[in-house]
Amino acid sequence: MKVESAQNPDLERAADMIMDAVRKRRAVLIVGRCWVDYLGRASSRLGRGERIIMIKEDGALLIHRPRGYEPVNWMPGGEVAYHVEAGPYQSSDRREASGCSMVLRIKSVRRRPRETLNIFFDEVYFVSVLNLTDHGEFSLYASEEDMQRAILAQPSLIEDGLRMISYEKKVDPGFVDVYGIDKEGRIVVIEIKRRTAGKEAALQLARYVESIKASTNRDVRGILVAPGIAKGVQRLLTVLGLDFKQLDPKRCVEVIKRSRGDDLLKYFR
Amino acid sequence: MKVESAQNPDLERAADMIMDAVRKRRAVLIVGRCWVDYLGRASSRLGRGERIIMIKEDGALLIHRPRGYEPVNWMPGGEVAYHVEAGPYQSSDRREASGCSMVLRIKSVRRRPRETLNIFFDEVYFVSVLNLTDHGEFSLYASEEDMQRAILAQPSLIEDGLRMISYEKKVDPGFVDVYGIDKEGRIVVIEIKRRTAGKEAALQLARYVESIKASTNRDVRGILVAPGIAKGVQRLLTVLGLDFKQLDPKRCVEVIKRSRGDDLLKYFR
DNA sequence: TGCTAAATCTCGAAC
DNA sequence: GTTCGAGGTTTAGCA
Repeated sequence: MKVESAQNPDLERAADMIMDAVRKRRAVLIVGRCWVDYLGRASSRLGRGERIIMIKEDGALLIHRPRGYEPVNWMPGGEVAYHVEAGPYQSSDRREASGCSMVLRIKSVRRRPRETLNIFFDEVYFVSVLNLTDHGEFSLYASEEDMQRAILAQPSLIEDGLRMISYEKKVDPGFVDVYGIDKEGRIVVIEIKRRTAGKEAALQLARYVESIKASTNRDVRGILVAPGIAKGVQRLLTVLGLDFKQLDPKRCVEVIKRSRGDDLLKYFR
Repeated sequence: MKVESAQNPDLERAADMIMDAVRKRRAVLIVGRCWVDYLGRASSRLGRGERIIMIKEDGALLIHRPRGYEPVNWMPGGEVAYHVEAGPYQSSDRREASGCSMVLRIKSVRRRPRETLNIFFDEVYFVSVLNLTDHGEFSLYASEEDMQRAILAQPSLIEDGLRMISYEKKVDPGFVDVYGIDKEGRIVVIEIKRRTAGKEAALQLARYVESIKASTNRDVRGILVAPGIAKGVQRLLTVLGLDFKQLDPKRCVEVIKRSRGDDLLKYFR
């Protein structure tokens, strides 16, 4: 069975299912009325309400409210210890449980950083223990690295006559994404941004260029490569003596994938 | 009913439940075997596998693999449009569905930024439609703002004789967290970090101090306040002529909460 | 609406 | 182990 569920289990039954699932390293879904305390890198308190709790095979825990992308409380997976128990209400369960005599407690602890998450339920509407198999491959395209690869494979994306020399070369202030030699023989430093570049990108590139200039007698140019630049950044680039080259990440994907004839786009419209 | 579930529903039934839930703005949990395409700020592809899908009341969608804190694919809540349907396998459903003739499709689209998420199921193990009520209050303590408040309430946390003047005063390069006058009458600029401060914090503070110095004839000191400093930052501070004051965010919480006699810590050990 | 800084950021890679 | 940087970052606070 992929899924073992219980509707409106009593708190002991829910505790048994959850404990068992955590021990067997199975994912669990819990829907119930709970309140939550967190202490670790910060501290937080969440009043009573109905939420979805997900515990994953590696111990990762997520508490989701009915709205929003982010969990309200969580515990990252890895070295996490769990204590699950149902028992009579205690003073340490906080004053949230008004009329209830029984409480289900899930305590999740990790060290380094030391963090503790306490969840208290007075109602559990639903528990589901999952036995999932997932070996699917995940690929993310059009990353900054893909843009690098595309430029190295086809430097004319930037300008004619450009020859690439290296990439991600370390220099004093940080990293140069790509650099090469232009048709005039000048060193070209390229800073790549996958998204609209802001002034930070321009300033970073300026630092790179200065750093290279300090170690050579040759002319050094800086080119900011991005799908676009934020307002006012062109002026900053001009002041700094830098160039901008518009380049779409999706075009880079096409350059990389062209040989495969892989038309990813046809699945969308 | 808080929860309406179906075990191993056929794909049409699952589609009906999900469509209905989305229309009624109810949260849904889906467990099934699926593959996923995303196109928007980047592009991604996820091969077939068993996962947990959560759609929330505001349209937020999360696809969780059996491990890890983060969803593998997602759609933030807000202005998201959904199309849900079950139907015969089509070529646009990609080659993942090997032996299956029917496919359940969930398509999620948002504009600005334009993003499309396509989920294809060939098996649905479980669907649950939730009717949740959650008005619980969430409080996060020991934020940077809490540290500000604590210092303003009790400047001796930094040093004796310090008087606070203002906080979050805007200056040229960004913001001053807090500033005041020390017992020698010098202006004191305080940069607060809730976590171990790195060199960026020191450099930012140096910029603040320079900015203040430029607009006054008085002596100006800079103090970096944080629970700790990263290795090598003390040397940088010395070079820059800045001070460091160790301050624990939890102590700030105590200062703020003291009057209430609120002992948050007793719930943990 | 757009930008900036913080996050219990998480995650992975490099040192 | 620690540090550093990227992320489909998200989110909140403002100009």
